[in-house]
Amino acid sequence: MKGLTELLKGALEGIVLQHISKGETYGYEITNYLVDLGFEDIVEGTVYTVLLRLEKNGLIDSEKRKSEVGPPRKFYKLTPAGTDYLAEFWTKWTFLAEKMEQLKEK
Amino acid sequence: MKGLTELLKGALEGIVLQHISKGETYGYEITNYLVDLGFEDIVEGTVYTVLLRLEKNGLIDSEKRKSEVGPPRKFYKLTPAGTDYLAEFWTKWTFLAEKMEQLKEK
DNA sequence: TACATGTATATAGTATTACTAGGTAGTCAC
DNA sequence: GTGACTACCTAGTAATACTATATACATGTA
Repeated sequence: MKGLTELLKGALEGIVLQHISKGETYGYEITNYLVDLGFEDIVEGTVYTVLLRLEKNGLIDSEKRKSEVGPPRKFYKLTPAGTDYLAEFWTKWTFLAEKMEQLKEK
Repeated sequence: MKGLTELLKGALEGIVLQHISKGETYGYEITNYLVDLGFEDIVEGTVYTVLLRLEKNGLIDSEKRKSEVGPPRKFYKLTPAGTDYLAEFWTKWTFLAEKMEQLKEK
């Protein structure tokens, strides 16, 4: 789906953190994952800015590893702070989603 | 709930449009409504910027009416374009909310 | 060799949006 | 006439996702 840019603000970092929490992964894979999920507008540049910001904020750690099919990959995993942050994210998201559901039904 | 600023981007205009779609209303009332809903960080200035933007974009119309308890109120209602836009908004929101639910459960 | 394709990361600049922090003004109770 | 509540407005800021582009490794192929 297209035209989700504004709705993704704030949500995208939660999506990325959640995906990383399920297993170490890297930007290029995350981008493909998101596009496959249906977020058509998401391109590599968007994902890299999110990853660099999350790392700068101490929510994820990275480790560079060689690849046999291209340049080295930077694998990310959550830090303890990132795990806490992700839990808070879901609290906020759930709050918003429930309010939205109430509004939608009225 | 606090700290929802980023998640509200894109969602707030939908919330406001949905509320207006249920009956003509004005900024001050909308602000109180949102705070009562639990959006603690939302203040009048935020709502007015949303309303002025929506009107500028042709999604709502306004009509000034006298009040007996204060300054005149600007009552807003949806335009046909606003009604269409609101329907699109819910399509996008529902798409995102469903994806988020899938991610959350995994 | 040269070139295209796929893999992989990075970043400067832009647009959009919500929030901050004020200002103006009408009505009413004290 | 002062304060509280009602009601609207706006310039500036911060945060975020997107655009556009650059760099570079690996592989197949012309």
